[in-house]
Amino acid sequence: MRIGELAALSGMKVVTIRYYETTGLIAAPSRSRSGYRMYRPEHLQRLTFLRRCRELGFSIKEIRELLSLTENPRQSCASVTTIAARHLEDVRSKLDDLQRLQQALDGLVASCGTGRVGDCKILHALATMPA
Amino acid sequence: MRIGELAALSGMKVVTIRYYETTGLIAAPSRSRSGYRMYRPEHLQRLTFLRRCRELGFSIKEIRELLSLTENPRQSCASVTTIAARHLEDVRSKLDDLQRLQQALDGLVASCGTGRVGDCKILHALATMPA
DNA sequence: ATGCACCCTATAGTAGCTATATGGTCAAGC
DNA sequence: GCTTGACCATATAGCTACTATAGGGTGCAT
Repeated sequence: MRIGELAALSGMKVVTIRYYETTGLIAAPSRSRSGYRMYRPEHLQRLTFLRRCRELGFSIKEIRELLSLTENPRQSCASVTTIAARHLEDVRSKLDDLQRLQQALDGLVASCGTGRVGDCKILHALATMPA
Repeated sequence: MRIGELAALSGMKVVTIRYYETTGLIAAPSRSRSGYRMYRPEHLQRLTFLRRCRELGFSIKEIRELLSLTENPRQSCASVTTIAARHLEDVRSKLDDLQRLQQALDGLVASCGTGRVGDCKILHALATMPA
């Protein structure tokens, strides 16, 4: 199949697929006589894997690690769990940050609404809040 | 004060302060005879404002909007609230995403741990999960 | 006078794409 | 047979918000 179809099936953009090729995340496919990239089902599988990883927030670097682990299937699966668990920790920590942030913003947004900028509580809070 | 002291007091890095100057977020300060940037308390106030905004996740573009609103204090404060409320919505939505993500990762990490990569449930799940 | 912390500029790099410019390919319709 | 339009190609620059690197000057203490 051509790159457009692959993009539609995998849920990635055409440009992203080409970008992943230049960075080595997917292998360069064979080309048609006129130079079009021609893909096979394995490519779709690979891209689906990549899309899922990205949706779960794994970095390209982490994905590379996961991919290199899949290279030889007899390795222990513990390293996979390690990567996933570490990433989960990152996510939890970001979640905490965002929750605190949401509360702060909640307070901020509630504090004002109708005055003049000169005595806006939001701006005042932003200027004076401590670290 | 010099840039190092300003950095220490404001909680920003020296390079970031210079970067903010080149992008116009803060005014260029006067210089000492030898070319050192010399800052005054207003600069500290401005930087504190900037740091707070960044900590709350406002983009540089949003901060610019907020700053331009502070230019004339007689404007209605409603636009400030609009920006903050819109940002709060963004944060809430990211929070939702992360929560779903955390659950997915929880399941993933729980599903495996001791096998070989060849039959790792995490990798399998990543390869086959639907959109 | 020498060491050290601090300051300066300019330039390139980071992640993960996205956008722009310019041009070739291919099937359908007239 | 020719055009139209969707699709494909490459190369290059741009995005956010910084960070890193290279190469050099300043100011104070020992």
